[in-house]
Amino acid sequence: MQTIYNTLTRKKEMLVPIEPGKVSMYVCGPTVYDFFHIGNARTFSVFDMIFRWLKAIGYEVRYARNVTDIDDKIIERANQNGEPIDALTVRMTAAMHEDFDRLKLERPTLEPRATHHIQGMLDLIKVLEDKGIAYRAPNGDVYFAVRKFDGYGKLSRRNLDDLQSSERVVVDNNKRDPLDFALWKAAKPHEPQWPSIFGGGRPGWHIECSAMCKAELGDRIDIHGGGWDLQFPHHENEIAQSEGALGHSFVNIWMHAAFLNFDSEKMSKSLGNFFTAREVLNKLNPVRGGEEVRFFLLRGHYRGEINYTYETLVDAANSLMGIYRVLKDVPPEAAAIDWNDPYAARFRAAMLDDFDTPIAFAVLYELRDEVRKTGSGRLAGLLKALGGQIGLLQSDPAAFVAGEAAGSMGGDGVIEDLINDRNAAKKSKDFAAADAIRKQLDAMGVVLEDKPGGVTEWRRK
RNA sequence: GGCGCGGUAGCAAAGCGGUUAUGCACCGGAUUGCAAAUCCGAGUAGGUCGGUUCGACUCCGGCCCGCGCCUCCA
Repeated sequence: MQTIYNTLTRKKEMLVPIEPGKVSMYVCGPTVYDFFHIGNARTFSVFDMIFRWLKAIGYEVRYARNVTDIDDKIIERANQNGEPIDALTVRMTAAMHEDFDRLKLERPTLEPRATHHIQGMLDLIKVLEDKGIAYRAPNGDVYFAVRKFDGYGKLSRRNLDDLQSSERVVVDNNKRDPLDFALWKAAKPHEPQWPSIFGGGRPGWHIECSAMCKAELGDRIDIHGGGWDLQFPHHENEIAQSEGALGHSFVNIWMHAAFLNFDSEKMSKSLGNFFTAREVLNKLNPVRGGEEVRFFLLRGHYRGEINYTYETLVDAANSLMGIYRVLKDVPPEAAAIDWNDPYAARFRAAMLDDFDTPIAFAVLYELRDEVRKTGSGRLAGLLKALGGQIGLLQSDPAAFVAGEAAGSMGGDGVIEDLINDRNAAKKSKDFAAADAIRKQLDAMGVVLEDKPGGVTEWRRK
């Protein structure tokens, strides 16, 4: 039985799907105004791992990850760029898919776009207004009245009076309470707008997720996820909106992925201390980079912070390389996983315990040693298959180790020519010449490995 | 100020009241013309002060340090 830590109750709980055998999961996706950074990549990699694992243990998973394509930041950026909003969001959504593909993220089952769900948002707002939980303000905005919703603050454990006293709260005469938040923002010049019974305008950020979640997955879902920083106010507001309108709880388990830090500080756009995912990827070997980053992002537990540095990334890359080396030397046999196998059983137990990837990875390493020791194709197959349960180890091992796409091995033949020259020099015991060639290859980023039988293999550093 | 998270060996990272976590790096040895890869082996832990206990890295409390949310943020 799968257990999951629920942020709302702060306990590990059994996953008991609302519909037996089926799991619905909603994750707040990116706002497409710019490339996403490596910290964003962590959250999406974590939920991709969860998506795959839940499928691996037999659930039919409906995974919705939205695209926020209308928001203050998008409007601001489009104006800065002097480009239409649609052009910006289409461009950045395409870039997002490219980067997700490189990071080996599976496409979610559903990928709703906010602008395609405006009516659903308006319907929700109307229900809230009818119930007296939302109100129209003098400036044309529609606000959510936080004092009218009993459970406000239950996710992030805050109470309205503490929040009220925070110095960051700004008084706004349009709001009945300073903590009320916008559901619908009245139209302004140079901003996109949709007609509605509340007047022309656009949705607030929070209502977007409430509406998309309801439209795509229904009135009650099993898992709702996102980054740690979304707990307040975004998810708190989402709870208030959805539960306020529906009259019942709508999420069984709330999950939050911890931050990825840089220099021990949260990586964020506003701090400016970020690396975009593609920037990191572009620095790595094209054959290996995507999985190296994924491996790096998943080797720590999803609820613990991880620190991104070049060193920690290389560390992870080395570990991954060790596994691929074995898979190259011992061809994996394809077979269904025998979950009674001790390695498989331990891997599974770790994953079932709140997705404990550090333990699962440790099992993979031990299996790696076993495969190398025994040369067992069956165990190599198990190693590859277990990795595959969470989206790892599916590349061609020879290509991965060489750092060169299968088929283009050797490129223009220069490397092979040099290796042949070196082997000739070795044969005539001219070791100085042989070493000079190896040094030359090293400078080209190519490392040699002399195998038994006079065979020399090479790989990119 | 309110709420919350964390401090484990050089670095990374888990479980666990008593038995080697694990990985990377490093060191010694084997192998190699020399390397690389591989194999064998060694070492380095649990912020701090107390408490509970036969026994604590693991439970409880104080202190110190780091981080996050409280405004948009994965």
